[in-house]
Amino acid sequence: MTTPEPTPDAAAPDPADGPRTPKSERTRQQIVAAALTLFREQGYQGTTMRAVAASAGVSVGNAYYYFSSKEELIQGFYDQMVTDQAAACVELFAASTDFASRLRGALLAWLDAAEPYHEFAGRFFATAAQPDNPLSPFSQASSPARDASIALYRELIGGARVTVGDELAATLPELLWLYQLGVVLYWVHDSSEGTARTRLLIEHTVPMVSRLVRLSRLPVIRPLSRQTAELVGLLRGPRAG
Amino acid sequence: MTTPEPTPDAAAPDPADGPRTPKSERTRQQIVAAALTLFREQGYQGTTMRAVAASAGVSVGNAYYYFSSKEELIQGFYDQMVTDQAAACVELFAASTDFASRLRGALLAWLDAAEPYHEFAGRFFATAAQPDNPLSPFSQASSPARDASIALYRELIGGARVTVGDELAATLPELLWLYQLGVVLYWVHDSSEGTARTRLLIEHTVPMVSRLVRLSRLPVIRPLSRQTAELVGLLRGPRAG
DNA sequence: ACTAGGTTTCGAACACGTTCAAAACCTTTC
DNA sequence: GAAAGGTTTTGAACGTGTTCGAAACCTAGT
Repeated sequence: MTTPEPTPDAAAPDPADGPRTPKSERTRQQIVAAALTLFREQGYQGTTMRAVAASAGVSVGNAYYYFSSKEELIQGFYDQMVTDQAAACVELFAASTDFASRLRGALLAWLDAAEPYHEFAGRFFATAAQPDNPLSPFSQASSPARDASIALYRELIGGARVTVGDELAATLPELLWLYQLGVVLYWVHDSSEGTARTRLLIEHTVPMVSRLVRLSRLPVIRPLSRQTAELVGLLRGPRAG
Repeated sequence: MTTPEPTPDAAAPDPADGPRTPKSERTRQQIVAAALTLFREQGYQGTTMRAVAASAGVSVGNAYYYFSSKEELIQGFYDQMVTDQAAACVELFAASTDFASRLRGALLAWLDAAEPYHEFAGRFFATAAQPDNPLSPFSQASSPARDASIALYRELIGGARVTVGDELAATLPELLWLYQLGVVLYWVHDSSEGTARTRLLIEHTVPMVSRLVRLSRLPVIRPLSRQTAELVGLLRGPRAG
């Protein structure tokens, strides 16, 4: 891979990198816990940094010592999603080798993990959608989470009894991740009871995706598969000039 | 429809509805003009409401009398995009009946119209991505712009010499609009010289879309086409419970 | 001309995200 | 234990989006 990792700031005094002392780690946790609770109870906008700090028993300035902005407090939620989904998938992947079931399960697992935060997830993904924002799913900062997610999909495919065409094999995990991104985008806007519409979307699209994957080896479709793979490679990462 | 439209405030004294007096309309224009200029020069974040007001020669409070938030000042830009694109397409559609050319031209027209605002478009689309935001492309408030855009694509198809399968005919304009939304999303994140990567994306995907449309009538693909159309109908508008 | 009722304009005041210089605290070294 | 040097914590202060009550302005009716 030629990914131009730009030397990740070795000597940065950022307390976000790793826990220096146990105590500071505890403070950090208090703050993020207070924040997530308040976000759930009052929504993102309704929660002030003063309230977060007070609820965590620290000063405002201290909260900013650990998190450089209000938005950054959300990374905690973000990380949680990915790990929760992965955890749920371990069991799931052991239980079935059917591609569609695995895909469906993985998406539903994400949904379950995200449910409690639905209200403020809108605010989150919106700001995350900003190009320069470190929370953007495409950004350098969230590449660990992204890579983990893509790896999950690679495993999903690997353990399923489907034969993917050569052209698409390498790219499919990334494509499925993009597909998930689309589902999430829909979910964010979904205000139906129990996010029923998103579930509907999943129930309907999983078979379609599954069918597409199978079709991708068909002679008439093959050129499309190849072009798709090429494209993803070509455009990977719009932010890099 | 059971959409619980909460009686759209018939007697609302909102000056946004229509121009009451010529003078007030002039003031409104001054403000939006000043805002767009400053946005271009200083970026969105770099522009304060105080600066906008001062540059328009009015008070801060007055600016808020016309626009209920800083974000709302952006609707002007939004509207401009759609009309500019439509204008460019009149000529274009007269010139060619080839589906791919027309599609490519329409997308490039949008790109040209949007180019000067690329920097702050990120901020715009990000906040617009928020579910409850009136600037959201799915919201009630921007349904005129959306409908206009979809109509443009309907015309694009209508005047092209392609035969679209029955299952997809009614839904295709909406699908193309979604496709454009995807391109825009990519563009927003594209910081390459002259947004070259977005142009690359267009050059590569237009033939693919074109091919897909042609393939959609194939017996093996037909079920997929039908499912797609069904899905769009089923899920249209995630915000309505 | 004067008044009444609506529309438009004003700018001080407010709330909240964020910054910063100084203090408190902790660990290590002598 | 005292000093030195780093880490953590504090809260007052700042900038900016937004609100609000009051003033200025306009139009129509008498």
